[in-house]
Amino acid sequence: MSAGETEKTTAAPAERGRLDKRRAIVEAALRVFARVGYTQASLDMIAAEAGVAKPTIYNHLGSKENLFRYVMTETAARSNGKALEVLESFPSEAGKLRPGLEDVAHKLVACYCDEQSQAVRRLLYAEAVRFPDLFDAVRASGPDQFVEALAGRLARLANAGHLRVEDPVRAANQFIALVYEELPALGMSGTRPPDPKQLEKVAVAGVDTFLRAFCTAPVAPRGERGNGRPIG
Amino acid sequence: MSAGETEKTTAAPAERGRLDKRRAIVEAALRVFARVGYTQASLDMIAAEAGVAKPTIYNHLGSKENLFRYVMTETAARSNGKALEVLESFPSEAGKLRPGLEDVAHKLVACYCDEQSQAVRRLLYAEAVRFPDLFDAVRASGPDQFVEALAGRLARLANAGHLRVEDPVRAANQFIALVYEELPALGMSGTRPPDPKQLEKVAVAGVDTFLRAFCTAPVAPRGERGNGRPIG
Amino acid sequence: MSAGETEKTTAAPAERGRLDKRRAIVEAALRVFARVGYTQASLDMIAAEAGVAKPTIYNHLGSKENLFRYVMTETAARSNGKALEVLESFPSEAGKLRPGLEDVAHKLVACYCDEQSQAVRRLLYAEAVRFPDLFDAVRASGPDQFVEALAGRLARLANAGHLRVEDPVRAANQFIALVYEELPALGMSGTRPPDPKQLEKVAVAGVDTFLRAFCTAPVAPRGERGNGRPIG
Amino acid sequence: MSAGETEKTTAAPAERGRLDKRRAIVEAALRVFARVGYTQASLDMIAAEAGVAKPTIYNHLGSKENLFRYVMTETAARSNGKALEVLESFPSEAGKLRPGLEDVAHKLVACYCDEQSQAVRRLLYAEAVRFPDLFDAVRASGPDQFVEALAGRLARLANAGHLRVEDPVRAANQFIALVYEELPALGMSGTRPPDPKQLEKVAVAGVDTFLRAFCTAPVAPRGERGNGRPIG
DNA sequence: TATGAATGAGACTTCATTCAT
DNA sequence: AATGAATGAAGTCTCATTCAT
Repeated sequence: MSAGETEKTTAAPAERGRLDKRRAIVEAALRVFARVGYTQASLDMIAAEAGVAKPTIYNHLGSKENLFRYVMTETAARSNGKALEVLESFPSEAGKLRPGLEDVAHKLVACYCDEQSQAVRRLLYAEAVRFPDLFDAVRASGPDQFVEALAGRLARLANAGHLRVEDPVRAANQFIALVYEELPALGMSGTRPPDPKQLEKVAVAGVDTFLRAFCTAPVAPRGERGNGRPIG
Repeated sequence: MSAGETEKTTAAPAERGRLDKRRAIVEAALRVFARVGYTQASLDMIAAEAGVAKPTIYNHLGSKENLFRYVMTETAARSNGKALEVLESFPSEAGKLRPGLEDVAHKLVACYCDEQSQAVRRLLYAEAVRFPDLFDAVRASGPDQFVEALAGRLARLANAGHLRVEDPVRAANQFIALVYEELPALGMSGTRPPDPKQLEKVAVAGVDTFLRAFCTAPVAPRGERGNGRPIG
Repeated sequence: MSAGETEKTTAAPAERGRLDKRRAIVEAALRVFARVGYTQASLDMIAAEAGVAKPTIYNHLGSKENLFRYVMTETAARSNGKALEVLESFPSEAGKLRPGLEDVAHKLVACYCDEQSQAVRRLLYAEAVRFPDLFDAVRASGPDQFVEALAGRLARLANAGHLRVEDPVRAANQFIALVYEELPALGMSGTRPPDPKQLEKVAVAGVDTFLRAFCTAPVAPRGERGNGRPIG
Repeated sequence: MSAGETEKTTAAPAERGRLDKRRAIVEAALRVFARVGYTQASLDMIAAEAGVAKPTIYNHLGSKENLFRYVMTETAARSNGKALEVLESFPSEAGKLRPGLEDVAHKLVACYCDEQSQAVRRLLYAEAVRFPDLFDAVRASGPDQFVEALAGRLARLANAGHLRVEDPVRAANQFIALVYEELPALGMSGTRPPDPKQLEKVAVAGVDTFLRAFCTAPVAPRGERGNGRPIG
């Protein structure tokens, strides 16, 4: 997993080279798929980008379809891991509720906007008709897990009396919806990276609305948000 | 020879035939594109589905790309019109705020789940890399307009003192985000139609959260929602 | 044949219109064929250039192949007529032998370089494989007749003792060869019109060589050619 | 792997096979192009004639247009080389002027009538509109070079006092024109091979006229040509 | 007669995949 | 294990030609 190593490590050099080729293929494939889409991506492009011969791809990954599946699931898993790490910032004390949630929202948006994450999401939707099982599988191992984890955190806060949450899963989904809000509109096209300042505003506003709706303590009026007031 | 007539006149059968073919082509194209995607859709399929010869498609629409553009924009415009009609149900009196918004949310979700609407949205995202201009154009003439219209309605309610809305456009986006919530997860894959009951629940919960966050009057606790309480 | 007339002539207007269309088609076809060649020329182009509908071409000319044959033979006949007229300048007196031949050569080159003539010749060679009979027919009714006529003139001069010509047909062919010389190289590509000055030089030089070879009287050295010397 | 070897080595059979295929494609293409012309020639025909699959042509030559360009220039270069070899027969002594020139003329006509040479010339003219650059390139590297070489030989003879040549390039062009004379008429159609006897006569007569015009020594009358007279 | 519309056939080109080295 | 070469299948698009008005 630690990249950046040169050849002489524990593994036999031959095996090293083999693994390197495989990694080069997968990374090149993700780039090419992201750039031009599944159907438009030809194995010639991928082979060229990876610096290998076309049959080598078949030797390692079997077929174009299998290569796509592998690239998608592997990349999605990586993205998923990063998203789950975000929850480590989740606030446990009532006093840091708002800044904690804003931190989570901020990092979440950053995850969402990560180039690879965007690419996988776009490809997944794009090819949902051709690979419905892949769509479901990635969904189940990615966002669904995250929603569950987030719901757990919210439930804990509710139990502690800090939030008024009836259905934690629904609340988790709403939190995500509010935080992401119009992200698709801002940058889903995939070519343009979204404007970080707007993203920040959207995230903060999403947290604000969420707290207004769910916080048990009174929430400061909008204009005075973020100035260290004790509640929200 | 006399052009400029609308459909329900004594137009010559010939002209009827021409229009019929064109309509058949466009409708068949939408179906096929929705079914297998842009690249996978061949003009052979579309021609067969429309019951015309392949060159006839070129006579009418010029090229595959142009056909796609035409189908997308036309269908999106139709969907957009329906969405705007939904706003006619928007509540103007404080007393009907919650049922009115729920009505809007319900109809909105129905629009969103309309088969053609789903298909266009999916295709748009799927081909955002190949047709970025189309993505933007449809977005501008569709969702963006709707957000503006909704923001106007919310601003009016805020002026009347019924809602506490600082940024109407942001609030409109949040309303939509809350109401749609996890719709993509539920049915975006396009093959499976989403479960109407779940949709209804999501919409109602979304309205509830929205009112909690923005309503000036106190909002009843979640469990007692929908029982005719005067406010929210 | 006299063009440039307006509608009201002896023929019925209807018939006039019909003939006009036919003429328009044929002229447009020649232009289009000359511009892009036989295979590359589509009936759509020709119809557009002629300002008629495609089926009208079929009504008048039957098929693309027939249209081509008709255009070629008609245009070749016109070119041929012009070439034969050139021989009227042919010198009959010994005293005007050189200027007369130069005049003929000059006009001949002009004929050869006529846009339509070039086009027909090029198209004929280009499609010689597809239309060998057309190639032969045009050749027989055009150049062959001209060679015969020129051979007759040369024979007359020979009989009068002004030229030493054994085989008049061969001499005629050589005269033509010398006068045209490198015309193909200069402008046969068809796109570029040949440089008139060079053509003039080639023609004069060709006549000079011809006279050196065939004239019974001594011929002035090259440098003093064209200055009114009595012979050649 | 070691490239840069010529054919007759211990090259691996694989490499042999590759070169063989390429050669087969090019040769088949020339045959097919010559038979039916550029546009009418389909890659299916060429592939069948070469005994390879259609994509193999693309692997080697890239496109139909490129294949055509390659075939034309390669074949033209070969023809050009043969023509230049002809000049080795060019006479340097005055005593062998006529038989030497007749020899050159004879070989030149043979070159000109070579099947491949005819085909290239015909195709070049036929597609001059579509490939004007190809027309010019072949012309520049072929006939133009030959004219220059011939002009040089003539100039040498002129310097030695055997010919009266003012403009060697023009004289060279005239020599060629006289020798080829009506070759186009005789066989340019490409289907029929020209009659060798007629060709021989034309060539000899062309040389005769050339010598009459340019030889410094008196030239024997036509009827006695070819009987070993010392001059001309 | 003239035309808008429609079509069957066929061309060029690309691609995922396999074979032999 | 890796590759250069080859291929069968399929797709977009064009065109000459005909039908019905």
